[in-house]
Amino acid sequence: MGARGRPRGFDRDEALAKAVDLFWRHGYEGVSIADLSAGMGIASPSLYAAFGCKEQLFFEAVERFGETNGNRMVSALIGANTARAGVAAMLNAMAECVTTDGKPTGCMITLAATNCSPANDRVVEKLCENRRAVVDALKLRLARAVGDGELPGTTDVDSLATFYATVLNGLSLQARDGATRDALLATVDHAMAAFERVARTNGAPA
Amino acid sequence: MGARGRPRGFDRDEALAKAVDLFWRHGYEGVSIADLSAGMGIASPSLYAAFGCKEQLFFEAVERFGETNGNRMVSALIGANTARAGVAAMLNAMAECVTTDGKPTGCMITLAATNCSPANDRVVEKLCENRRAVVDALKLRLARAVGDGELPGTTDVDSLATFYATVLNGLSLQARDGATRDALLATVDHAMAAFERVARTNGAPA
DNA sequence: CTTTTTCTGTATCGATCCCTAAATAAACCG
DNA sequence: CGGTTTATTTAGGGATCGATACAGAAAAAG
Repeated sequence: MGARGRPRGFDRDEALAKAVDLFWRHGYEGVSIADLSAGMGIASPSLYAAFGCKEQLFFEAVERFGETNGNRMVSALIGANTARAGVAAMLNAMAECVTTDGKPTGCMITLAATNCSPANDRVVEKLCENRRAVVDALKLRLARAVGDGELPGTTDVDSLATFYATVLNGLSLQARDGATRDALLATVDHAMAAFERVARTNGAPA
Repeated sequence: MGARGRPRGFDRDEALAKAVDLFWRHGYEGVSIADLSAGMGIASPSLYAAFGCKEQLFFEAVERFGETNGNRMVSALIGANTARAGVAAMLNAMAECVTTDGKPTGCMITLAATNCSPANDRVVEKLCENRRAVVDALKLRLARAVGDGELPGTTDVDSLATFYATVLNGLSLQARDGATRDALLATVDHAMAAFERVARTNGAPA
């Protein structure tokens, strides 16, 4: 029942981590199998034997990215005591993630498949699902805030969630354009004005 | 001095317009010469004779996109009587542009080269310059608002400009993910809360 | 007319794309 | 040891990439 046949000559986890870095840095279509083969340190037949095809490798890379980076945003959102603190923590976590030295700038989920040939629309759709999950988490948390009285009952939860998704994803574009971490953190602070204005609209406690 | 030799058998402007549509819809690397040739209705030698190479055609397409779409945003920003109205008009113009039936969703300047292979970094840089010009226009307008007394003298013009650039570009990502025009217009309204909060910080008139 | 110039259509070019067949190497089991 | 299983190496296949060579066609110039 133990490992049969010739053992794998490379560390699958390390190879996947390198693939994440490449896809994150250059996007799905910006990375070729030759790039992956060179970066992961394995020949293409080993790559295909271990990961299937380019698309499957990318899907695994997306999952790994979530475990090591992406999920932190939603965790920050859910982990805070108030929706306001949660949203701020999520945005700040993203601002820091996309401007961390040694990591590619920008978020892989946001940027890795924004412009693709129609042949790869499954890849586009996969990332879109991931982003939709973030929006859903935002809506859920904001709706709870309405129930808790943190936000007034008249709050348009959907539009507020869309606004924060816009900022969340926009941070990646600004990071790619060279925005510094401080500039993005200040951007997040500006974004929180919307929350405060909504909270103030009717008879909601501060 | 008149037209010598065999006359061109297609309308250069119409062909360029079709190229704009393709690059806009699928991005620089998402469109092949074969796609362009088919879409523009001309064989590839005619394409190369008229436009140079793929990169030069893209640059012309970017310029045309600005004339027919992109410049409207900055015009809206500059044309208004107040900075607040200008920023709102710019964001609203973008929200409408990226959700117009018959046009590709999202802004070409924002999305057409977000993930590229390193071989095409000149294309990436070109679009980045265009986006920087928008941020500069924002900073200029906000600085004037400080001079006019519309915003307090303590205003951090750069961070406020970065915030609105974040929203402006983020709108394209949301549009790609299926956000409706109404959702984006509501998003713009939320974004204006930041302006109002800054205007209210110190002794500035409403 | 002939010559010159420019564009068009066919038929590619070499490079690169993603992927795989075939032979070899390294582990297991008996 | 031989036999089985799995991974690696080498080499390359079919398709597509961006870009062109070449010959023919359509205009102006002489």
